[in-house]
Amino acid sequence: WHLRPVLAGELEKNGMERLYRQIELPLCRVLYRMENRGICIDREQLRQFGDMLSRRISDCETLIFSYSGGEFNINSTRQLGELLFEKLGLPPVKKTKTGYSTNAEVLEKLKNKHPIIPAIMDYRMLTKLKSTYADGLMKEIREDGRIHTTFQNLVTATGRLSSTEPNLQNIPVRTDLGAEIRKMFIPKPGCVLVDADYSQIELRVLAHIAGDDAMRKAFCDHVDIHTATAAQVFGVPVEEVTPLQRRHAKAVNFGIVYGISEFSLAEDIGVSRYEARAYIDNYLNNYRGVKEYMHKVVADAREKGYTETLYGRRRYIPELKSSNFNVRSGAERIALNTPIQGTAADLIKLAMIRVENALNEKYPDAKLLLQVHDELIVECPEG
DNA sequence: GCGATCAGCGG
DNA sequence: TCGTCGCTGATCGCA
Repeated sequence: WHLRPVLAGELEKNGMERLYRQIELPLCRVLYRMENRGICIDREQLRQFGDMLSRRISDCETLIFSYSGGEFNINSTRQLGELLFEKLGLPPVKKTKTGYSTNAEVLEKLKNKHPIIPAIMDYRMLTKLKSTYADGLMKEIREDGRIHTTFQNLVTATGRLSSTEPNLQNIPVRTDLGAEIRKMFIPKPGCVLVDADYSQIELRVLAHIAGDDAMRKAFCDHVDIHTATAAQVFGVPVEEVTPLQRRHAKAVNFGIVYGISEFSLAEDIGVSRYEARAYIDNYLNNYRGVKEYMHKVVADAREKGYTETLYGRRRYIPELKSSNFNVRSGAERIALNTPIQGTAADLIKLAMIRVENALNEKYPDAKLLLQVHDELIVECPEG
């Protein structure tokens, strides 16, 4: 209680009273309830899936050892690196601090050079699903047959939530086999799970706070934003955007939202650093509002020492004054990205409070269970 | 048992 | 040279 007046003063001084009283504090109760409710998982299905993975992992091991000419620990990056780049003489693509890199990107580049590589890629995928998800989730099932995560509201730099023990915000969905895990989260009898997600919330937030007319129009016209971006960037009509152009435009949008660099963008879409730079420049010349906003938000943050969201959540970024180019560039991306991602986080937190209250009021048997950054999962009675 | 390192999952 | 964040699991070297 000695701290209370000091911290209350800090809140007020920094203009975060409203953020605290209208969002963070009421959210605590919502998170507490969500954690207590937990979500049901099909234990038997999960067990069967784990057994299937075990069999496939075993087959994979046999195949890998037939190519390696002996057994070794495939999970050991050091042993794997020695096998691939010394014994088998494959060309090392990338190095880590301590040795050869053997990550997915490296394996992707080597996959046609030796039949052991695709087997290792399969092995990695299968063991990931088995250890982190099939086994990992099984350990977290409580007596009530449900999994109770813990939401952390104080660990991220942007204001997002995180989820631990277990992390229910990174359940696989992008691959078919991975998506099987997600299907094992089930409603309790007589209920259905309703999954409501925002469509492109970060880009909508960007369009709003940057006041970019072209981007706002794209959203108002309900056109696919990546296609619209491609049309802008490549100077073609929307109907003539190719799948490749859309993919590249999507990567640029992704880069803006997550604050990645032109190097990352180049890696992601497989073009040179200079082409990636050209994409970004082209993007900013078409979304002029975004370009102006970028300069303004970075200059503003450099001056004040922090950047902030629509609701006044701050992130201090002293690195903006660094003399190291990479450190400074990283800080500038953070200054741009934090208001976007952080405002989206503010908005969904506000939505959670309202959804929780509205459900309690009108549909008391419907329960908010999970939040995954831009989606809410509700368990509600059928019909 | 603990921390550092590498890897890979999601949004 | 340079590659979001937060989480978890496996390995490895250390105590």
